[in-house]
Amino acid sequence: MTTTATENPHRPSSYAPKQGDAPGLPIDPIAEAHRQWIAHGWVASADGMAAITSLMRAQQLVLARVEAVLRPFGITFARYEVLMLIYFSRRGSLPMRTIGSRLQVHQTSVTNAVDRLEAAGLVQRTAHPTDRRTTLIELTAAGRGLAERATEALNDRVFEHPGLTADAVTDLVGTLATLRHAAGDF
Amino acid sequence: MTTTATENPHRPSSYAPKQGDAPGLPIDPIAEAHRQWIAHGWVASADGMAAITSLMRAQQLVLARVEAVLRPFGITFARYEVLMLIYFSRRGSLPMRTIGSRLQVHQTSVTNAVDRLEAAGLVQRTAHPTDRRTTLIELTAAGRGLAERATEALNDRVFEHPGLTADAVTDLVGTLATLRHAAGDF
DNA sequence: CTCAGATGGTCGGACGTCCAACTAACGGAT
DNA sequence: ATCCGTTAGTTGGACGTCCGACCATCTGAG
Repeated sequence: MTTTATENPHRPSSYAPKQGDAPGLPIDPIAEAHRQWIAHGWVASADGMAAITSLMRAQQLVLARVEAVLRPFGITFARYEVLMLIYFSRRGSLPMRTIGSRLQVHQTSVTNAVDRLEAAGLVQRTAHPTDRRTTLIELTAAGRGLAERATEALNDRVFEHPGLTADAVTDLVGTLATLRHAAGDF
Repeated sequence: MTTTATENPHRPSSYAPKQGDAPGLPIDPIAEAHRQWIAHGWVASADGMAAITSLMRAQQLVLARVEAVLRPFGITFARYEVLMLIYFSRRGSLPMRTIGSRLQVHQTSVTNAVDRLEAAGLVQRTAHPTDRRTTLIELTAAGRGLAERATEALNDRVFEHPGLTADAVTDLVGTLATLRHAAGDF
């Protein structure tokens, strides 16, 4: 058929080795979008578009990798972050709203995560000694143990080999900190 | 833009936060987590942890900025990406499967997005001329117009001012491309 | 030609996120 | 002492993502 234009450039073959030259060389969809932006005269925004789109896609792929490691522990990355935040807290407990502001997520997301962590017996809601509005979250013994084992797994299988050189990692952290600061984080 | 140490990589602006006792305000939660990682002896994974956590948070903040611009148009970023993919296609239409693989999202996510776009009258499902399994998606006139207006808004209000220097943007795109490639994108 | 496996799409469910609206409690002002 | 604005947390709904399961169709082997 003559109707095979942009149709078929993708055949990643999940667990095939990615080194070596594929017959039809794969296209990076973001590089392609960047070309289109230029071609349409949107020159001033082409780089920014590429950066932001890259950020979205990279996050999605990295998150999938993290979730795969966490799955055997029965938690997600969102819940892992809550666990670690409490794990590191000086008093061993944190109010809901503090968790939300540290993680930069909506209060209702914290309620959701804590509901599931509590149902799994990993954290416990307790009363604030002086402010009856406030709910303090603390780890159970099971929660503390799981936090440590999950961290070990994540360190071994993701954080130690993020897929970048050490310099690139350091640069990335700095650049993203600038971006986060501009967007209102910390 | 290179940040050398692992301790205090960034002090970008002279913004003076109120140095008060309010819980968790002036400090960067990721820098704090990095400190904790070191303190617990997880030295080899501290930088990777910071990089990946930064990626998650930055994506979330940037996405919120993008969605805010898109909201008046009645679409989300996911649907915008679908629109633009078809907009740039040579024949003006793409199969569902191709959309999914280009955007690196699950088939069901494409079904979801196309359902909503079709309900809004922005795209149209049409039959593939030879393969009856395949559904082709094409833009309506309204969809094409909205894609152009939304792109103009995004270019003006986000992509032209991503919150980074031009050099940092270029660096970021390259670094994230490495990351994406390592994670199986393109 | 027939049939088994591969491929394209959809459906229902689980999860995390946000928003709007609500209840409960704190705290300052009158 | 009461009132009212603010704050902490929850509920219900919308949306995007993934997964498992399912049906329809295509393709290749016999």
